Amino acid sequence: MLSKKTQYALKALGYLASKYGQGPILISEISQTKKIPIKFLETILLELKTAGVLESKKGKGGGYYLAQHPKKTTMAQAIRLVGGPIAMIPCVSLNFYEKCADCDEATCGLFKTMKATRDATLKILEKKTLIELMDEY
Amino acid sequence: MLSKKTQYALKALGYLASKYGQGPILISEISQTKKIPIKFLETILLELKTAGVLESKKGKGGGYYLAQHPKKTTMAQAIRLVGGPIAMIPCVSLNFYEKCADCDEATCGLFKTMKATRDATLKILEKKTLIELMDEY
DNA sequence: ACATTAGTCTATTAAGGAAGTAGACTGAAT
DNA sequence: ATTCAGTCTACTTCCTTAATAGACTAATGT
Repeated sequence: MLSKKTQYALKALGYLASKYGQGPILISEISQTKKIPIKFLETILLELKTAGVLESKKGKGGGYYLAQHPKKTTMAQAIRLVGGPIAMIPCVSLNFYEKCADCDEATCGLFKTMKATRDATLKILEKKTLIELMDEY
Repeated sequence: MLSKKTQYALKALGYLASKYGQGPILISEISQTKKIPIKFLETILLELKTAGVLESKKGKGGGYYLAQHPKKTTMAQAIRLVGGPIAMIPCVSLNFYEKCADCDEATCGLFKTMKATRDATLKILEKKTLIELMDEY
């Protein structure tokens, strides 16, 4: 399960994708449209900015906007940025790898299965971009 | 990410699968072999028994064993029993469905993507059984 | 220059779940 | 009767998630 934070981040990114090229979008506008607690959303957007996915402008006429075209950011990247691992178990994670305490990866049955699952998931999430995250209307 | 509890459960099931047909296996044996805190393991095994996956025998010569042949239990079933949802987001979960607060599933971009991911994951987890969970040796 | 707007930073907190522990109880075998 | 081994009840500790408050900083328009 993705955390609320990750879900909020994805929704916000989808919204900003749909507004791409239209200048800065207010936090409050995203908050209201997507029903995300504004203070919580602030920290999330800031994090996405630090990660380089978003850029911002302060003051009047300010707001947040995508740093690059929505098709350039994949779902896999977006999830990892705020939500951490995509894999179901640390020892098969590409970006958040941690060795299992006890088991030997060469023989561990759980390892093999989880790896297969991860591959299937990644195959999708690395193909989908923020374009697909936009709502239809 | 699967919880420790779920990981322990899967490891224990894999071990019991490898001992299938050999009578009851001691909790302490599973605990030692798989490096799982014994008291925590107790509660997990009990839960699996209540769910019907395991059976047990008390007293001398007692222990836990699979209720049916390992090929009869899929990974998807096992994970759901102790770990809850497999989907990344509640609104695309088959067994733990919850409606999104705000979004319309017909138009939500996140919904579509997450559904595709869930399908890919399930396709694997419903094919794999406890047989694949056994360690090679 | 100054007021307003809007993002940035620090800090704190409430709630809940994950992980693990302790000890008494019950049923089965010899 | 004794021992073995699972069962049950009740905690405790810790960490993460989710959220809030309020002061600070930068940009804009007049």
